[in-house]
Amino acid sequence: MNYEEGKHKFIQAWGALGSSWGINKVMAQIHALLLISPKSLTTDDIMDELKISRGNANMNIRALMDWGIVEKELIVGERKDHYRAGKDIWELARQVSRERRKREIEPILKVLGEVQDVKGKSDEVKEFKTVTSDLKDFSSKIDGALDKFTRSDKNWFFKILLKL
Amino acid sequence: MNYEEGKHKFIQAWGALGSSWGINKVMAQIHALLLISPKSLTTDDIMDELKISRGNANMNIRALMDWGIVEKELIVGERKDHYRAGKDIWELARQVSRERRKREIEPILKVLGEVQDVKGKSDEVKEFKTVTSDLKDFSSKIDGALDKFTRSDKNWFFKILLKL
DNA sequence: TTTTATTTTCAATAAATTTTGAAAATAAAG
DNA sequence: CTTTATTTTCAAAATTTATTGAAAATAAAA
Repeated sequence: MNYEEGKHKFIQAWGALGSSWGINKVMAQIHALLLISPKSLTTDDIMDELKISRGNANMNIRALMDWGIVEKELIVGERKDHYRAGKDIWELARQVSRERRKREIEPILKVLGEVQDVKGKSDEVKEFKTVTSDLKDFSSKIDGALDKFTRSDKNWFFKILLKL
Repeated sequence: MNYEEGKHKFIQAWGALGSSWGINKVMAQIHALLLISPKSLTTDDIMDELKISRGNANMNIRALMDWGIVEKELIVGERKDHYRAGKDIWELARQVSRERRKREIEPILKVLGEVQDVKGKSDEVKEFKTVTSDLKDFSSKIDGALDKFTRSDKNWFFKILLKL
């Protein structure tokens, strides 16, 4: 397989994976492109590679920076902004966990906490409280585990993972 | 908070969470509804509760059954099909892991394997191979851990989770 | 300051996804 | 078999989400 073919395949697959995990396809593709690029890229580079507009590129690059997985790199003597993605997959996973915890787990835990004080003793209310309470317990445990994960040492965690 | 209010809040939140994890909002809402319902529900029940059309209800119920998290329950003397969701959150998480592993992790692992034989010795190719290989290693580890998770005993896993 | 390069914004448009509703198919009852 | 109830399908419509492109804003150079 030649490089262009492999690159294309990887970028497409990463985009598709993003989509099924609730991440904009182009955002995931830009990330894929930066991941495999040995040097940082400009907005124009990204527009050319992915055949997308300036506005689209700009907005998705910003979203990637908001997620904390892409950053600007200042190149001396260059006017244009350059962007790069961290190459450490472990660090990437950590950052994504951190963000998703904050954006998605925390809000649902909040709701699950709030609905605990529903009033009544009917079967419906009993079932509602049991299920939402179980869900809250489970989510809290996952949340705690992810918190540990995002703070832990890489090698220690891999050891645990393999020991499972 | 009264029951109707709590139910509504939970169903909305569960739908929103589904959306940000790549799951159709209505599908997640139907699941939420079945989760908290003490008895199995018919398509008409679901249509009424969520104010959706028959076609929409039918398709999303089917999707939930394809995911293996909702099943038909035959009620003697009743013509209409009844549906119920399992109440064990641990079992739910296991089933979702199983499905996502099959639907999303396996395909990306396949691609990451395929692109390993890209030819060339340029910096670009080197970087491409390093990153995709790292990604493959990491994904395989996660895949293995999820596999263990989906096979493991509930209590054993919770103990591990808390020990972390 | 003025000019030029670059980035950002956002209304308009396009594309993708979801939803509807009615017809067709299936299944149970008479 | 015929009638009635129920489920499924799917083309069309509605809605949501993503994308464009050009104008406005910002920043650097002259």
